[in-house]
Amino acid sequence: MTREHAETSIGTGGQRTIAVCATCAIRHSGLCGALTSDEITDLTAIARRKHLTSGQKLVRGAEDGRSQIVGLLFPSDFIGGYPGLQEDPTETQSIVAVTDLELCLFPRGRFEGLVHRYPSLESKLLHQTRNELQLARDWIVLLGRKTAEERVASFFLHVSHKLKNLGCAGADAFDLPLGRADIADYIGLTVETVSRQITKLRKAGIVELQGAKRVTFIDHDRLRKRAGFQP
Amino acid sequence: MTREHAETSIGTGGQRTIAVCATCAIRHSGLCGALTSDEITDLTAIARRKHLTSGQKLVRGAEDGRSQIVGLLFPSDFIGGYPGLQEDPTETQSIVAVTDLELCLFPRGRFEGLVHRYPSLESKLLHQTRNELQLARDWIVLLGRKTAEERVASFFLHVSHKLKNLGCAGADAFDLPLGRADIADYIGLTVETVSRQITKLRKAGIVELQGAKRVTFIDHDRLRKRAGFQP
DNA sequence: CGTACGGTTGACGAGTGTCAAGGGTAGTGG
DNA sequence: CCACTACCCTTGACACTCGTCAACCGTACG
Repeated sequence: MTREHAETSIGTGGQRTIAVCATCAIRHSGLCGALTSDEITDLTAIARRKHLTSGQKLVRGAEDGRSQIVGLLFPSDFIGGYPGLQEDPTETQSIVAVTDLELCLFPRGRFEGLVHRYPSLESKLLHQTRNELQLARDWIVLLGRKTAEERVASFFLHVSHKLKNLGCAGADAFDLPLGRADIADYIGLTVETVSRQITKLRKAGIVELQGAKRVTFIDHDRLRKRAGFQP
Repeated sequence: MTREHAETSIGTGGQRTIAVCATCAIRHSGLCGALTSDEITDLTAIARRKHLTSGQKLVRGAEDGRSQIVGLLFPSDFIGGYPGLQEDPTETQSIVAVTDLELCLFPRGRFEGLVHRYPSLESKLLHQTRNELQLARDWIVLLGRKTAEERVASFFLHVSHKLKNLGCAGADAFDLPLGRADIADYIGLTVETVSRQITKLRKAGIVELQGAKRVTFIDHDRLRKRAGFQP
């Protein structure tokens, strides 16, 4: 799972590691939130932490340079839910950090053992994977049927919603975690079209921007309307 | 799970049901394939069978009439893997049969109990859900970055591959399970564009068509090239 | 034979990608 | 503190793909 602004980069000993988890910002979110303290103890015993600079995205590349971001990872998200990443090295899928973060790594074999030992962990994983599938299907609708303006509006709402849930930002003002190029890759457009649509939303008085990244929602209702049907 | 051409529409008694499963065409595929005969016995005890006419598709509708198929269900696929379907009645997601089929239904509560009792069942479910997530992400790339021609070519290859795996058809000649309108919904295009692209592939000597549904691959290599990058 | 339905084809236009130039801003070095 | 630079974002002009609208064709069915 991922978390931002961790207080310690790597915990080496058992006790130390538990302390790290206990104070982790996302101790009560995602997979970790569903665990008892016994389970957390065992989980942290096999965890390794890795610091990455600058964010998280999940990319699928094409040989010819086209790329498509198939998901964003927010704090507390579980990368193992992204099949193929560790299992198949030939997979044309990659993770790129776009903001500073702390990553908790679990050796596959030992993690599987833990899952075997705590069936509730497996339930939770299944649940989380299903949620991701749901999100992926929402995205399929977005990419298959939405216009450029609807995609940008949907993207704004999506990011705002995610950040709000994490308590990282208010619902109506937040920083975009991605540059224009990455947004374009995520919603299946070009940088230029993304930029034009943002300008359009701005000129319509629906959102305001301070700099390129800071977004403030002015008219939430009209933004939702411009996002087209809700998934 | 779904299966085609079932020999009996509904099994009512324990023994009878087991007999149905034992001879089921997909006894050794999908979820069923991973089960021991004890597990199958318990599973079939809670199964209810339902006959549907004409195929399977999974649609996500928009209020304004736009619709997007987010997945196809082939025999042995497990619908429970599609979250929200049973849990949330407000879900704008639906299943539509496009060919005759036999559906095995499991009451949610009792199925959960069984999952609880056989952790291997949960593993298998998790595994299957991950595969679906993988497929959904492939589709995201298709919808986000592929041209109309690449989408149609990819669709042909996808269907051919699925049918071959099920032993339902040879790799190079098969019937499209969907009409043009459904294909269009699936790959995010209009009927007209789908039709034009198929014509183009035909005139280029890459595929042949007998009627609107029967497809024969003539030049597999060029078809793959026209499908763009492989996911 | 007539009708209905799905598929094909054509003409046209809107929306988006492409290419190119211009503007802002942050970081660097004088 | 101010230039200079580099990078990202924005804007404009144009081309092209794909969607829209409409007509036509073939097949199945009454």
